[in-house]
Parts: sequence; C-alpha cells; structure tokens
Amino acid sequence: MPSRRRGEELEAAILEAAWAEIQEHGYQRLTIEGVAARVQTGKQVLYRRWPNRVHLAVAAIRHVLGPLVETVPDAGSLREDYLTVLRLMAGRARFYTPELLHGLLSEMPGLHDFFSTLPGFLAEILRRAAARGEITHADLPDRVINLPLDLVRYEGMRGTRNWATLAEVDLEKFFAEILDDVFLPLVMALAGPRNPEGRPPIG
Amino acid sequence: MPSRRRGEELEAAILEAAWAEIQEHGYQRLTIEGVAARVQTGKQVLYRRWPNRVHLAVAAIRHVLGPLVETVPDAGSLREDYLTVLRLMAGRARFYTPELLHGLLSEMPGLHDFFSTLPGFLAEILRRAAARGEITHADLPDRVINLPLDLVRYEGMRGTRNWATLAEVDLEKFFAEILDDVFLPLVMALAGPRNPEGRPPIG
DNA sequence: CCCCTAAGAGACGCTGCGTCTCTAACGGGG
DNA sequence: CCCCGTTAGAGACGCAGCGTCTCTTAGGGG
Repeated sequence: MPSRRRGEELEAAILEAAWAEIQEHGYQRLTIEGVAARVQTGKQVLYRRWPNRVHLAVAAIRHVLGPLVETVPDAGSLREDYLTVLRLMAGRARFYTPELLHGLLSEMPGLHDFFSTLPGFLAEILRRAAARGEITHADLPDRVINLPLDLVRYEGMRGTRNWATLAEVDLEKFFAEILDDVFLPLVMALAGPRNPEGRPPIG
Repeated sequence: MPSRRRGEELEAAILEAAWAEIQEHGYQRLTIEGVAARVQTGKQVLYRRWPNRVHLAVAAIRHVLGPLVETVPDAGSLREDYLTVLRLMAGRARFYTPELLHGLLSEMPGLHDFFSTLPGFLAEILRRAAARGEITHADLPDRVINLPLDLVRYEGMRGTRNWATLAEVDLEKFFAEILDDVFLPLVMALAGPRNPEGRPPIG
C-alpha cells in the first residue's frame, strides 16, 4: 500500500518539514521527533543523515533558500551596488529570525562563518568604483569593506525584530542610514577623490 | 546539624553556583538540577525565585559582574574617551562567551536591550569633544555614535572567539582598528573642523 | 525474480523539566 | 524563652525529547 520515498525525494520532504516546523514553532521548539512525525518516517532516517538538530536546521535552510548569490551586476555606482547587496541580504534575512540565528549560533559557534562574508564580490564592487573614478583606490581595510553587511547582520540579531516584519519603506530607510550616514562618508574620507592620499582628513 | 541558609546568603550561594556552572560547562549545559545539587538545596528553592534558567543566568551575571558603569572620566580627547569605554566593555565582555550570549538571546530575545546602549555617557563624550573643538557639533546620528560599541558587541558574538582568550595586545589592536579605521575618520567626515557644515565631503 | 539495503515504526533507558509533597530548621512575635 | 508560621532541603512524579536499538517489509539494482 504505502509507496516508500527514497533518496532525493525523501530528503527533500524531510528538509521541507523541518523548515515548516521552524517557521511554525520557532527553532527552540524544533524537535527531531516532531519532524519525523510530520514526514511520517522513523527517527533513524533523520539520524542517518544529520547528527543533530543544528545540522538538520542548517540543511533545511540551505535547501529552501538555495545557494548564495555569486555575483552582483553593475548597478552604475558604489552606492547602488552596495544597495543591491544589502537588498539581497535582506531578502534572505527575511527568513532568519533573531531567535533562529541565536539558537543556531549558540549550539554551533563555528557556524557564524556561514553567514559571514563573501569577500569576493565586495572587492569587485570596490574595484568597479575605483575604475569609475568614484574612489581613488579599492584597497580599504576589510573592516570598512564589510561594515555595511556587518551592521545588517548585527541588526538582524537585535531584539525581537524580524526582517519579515519590516515594511519595504523601513528597510530602505535603514539601508540609506547605513550607506549615507556611515559607509559612504567613511569611504570618501578614506579614499575620496578630494583626498587622494587615502588618509583621513584629520590625523 | 545542618545550619540552613536563608535570604541573602542563600541567594548569593545559588547565584555563585549558577555562575560556576556556566563557566565550567557553558550555558547550554546549565541546568536547574545541576545548580540545585551544587548548592545542596531543593529545586523548588530556585523555582521560587526565578522562572527558568535564562532568568537565573541573567541574575547570576548581574550578581557577579555588579552594576554597569555610570560615567566616563574625561581622558582628554575623543579618541581616549571612547577607548576608555571600549576597554570597560571588554573588561565585562571578558565573561561573555559567544555561546553564553547566543544562548541567552535565543531564549529571551528582549534581553538584547540589557547589553545595548547607555546613550548617556556617549553623548557626554561627544559634547566634551565639541567643547574642546575637536569636532564642530555633537549631534551625530545615533548609529554613528554607537558604532564602536556595536562593532565590539558584534565581534563578541562572532565565531568561537572569546574576549578572555584575546591577549591585551590584540584587544588594543582591535580597538585601534575600530577607532582609527572606522569611527574617527567617519566622525571627522561628518563633523570635523575642516568640514564645518557637517556634511560628507562627497554627495 | 531475488536479495540486500534502507524506510517506516516504535520500544527503550536516560536526562532534565516543572510541580508537588513532606519534614524539620529557623527566627520573629509574643 | 517558647511557639508557630514560613520556607529550606530533599526527593518523587509524570512528561517531553534525546539518541540507540530492533524489527518488518518495500522496492530497486543486478
């Protein structure tokens, strides 16, 4: 009577169920038994694939969100390029509640790297800006290059807030704040065309 | 035979035991039963005072670390004043492992505010800098004012790292990076004496 | 078509939760 | 100085979920 699922099909069903559990009850209440019950399979089937709930959760996230973005199309200016990146991040971050993030990180500290930087395309964006003449050179300190993303990530861990609950407008306001109040003034101070030596204007 | 502890004395013993458990086994493995056993008392004694382990842990932290700093003495310059604050933070942060932080925050999202800003003395520091003539005005965006502290907090949540494991030297290097590569250039761009209108040099 | 791998199901012992019950030490009010 | 109410200290209880294990049987590869 029951046609048994195998391989890909089974795995996908499990990961989708795990994701559904996370969304419905939060990470804290994600439970191997719950997922097994939801997919109507034995716990052993899960334990055969993932050692514990963190790994299951990470696999579920990777399954539903797909692979990370690889390249950022040229949007014409440094600001617009970074904005593109921030919007992409927010699009994914929409699914990361602080509860989920802290939960994962508390159980698997090394995991932070997964959410952390993809220095490749940021360097590329900087290089394009230098080529356009917006900035004099692209070799800024890593901390500066990553600053906008770090701030977005940090914000994503704050309070009870969830990106999903933020209106489009607030999101754009937040991005503008990061770029216009912090990042761009800083980049211009360090590598703006009016300051060609690449030193801060004051000592 | 056994002289029973009461009130203050008992409470202190419990909180110190809880703190010891956290330090020995980490927050993940902090358990009400473990603490009760360690202080040699009944679980009910703990549950009478705190509803769950998060509250117990927070109480323990507040107990061993004492109250927050209230004011920052004038160290003579904007940089030195901020440095004082960062050092104070690192002193306390020495006890917050990422594992502890994420653990607490995942179970009690509202808690983030406890670690978050004390805007009072930062504004005061800015005002002193303006009075000295280091900057033209003190009303910078909140995001800018809090930037160094946010970066320190964010760093404290990263990876497996723990402030306690960082040598004095690395700590100072990290602070210098934050202040000299990011914060001060930014502040000077926004309110440096050479840019009295308080606008970024570009755009 | 057969056989071996793995799915589906659930029992098992264990740890820790949060509630409850019981006894007796302590200390404040008389 | 004693008595009584509060609460410390101890542990039993039922429950949830873990991670391991055993068992039966579906179904795909050879």
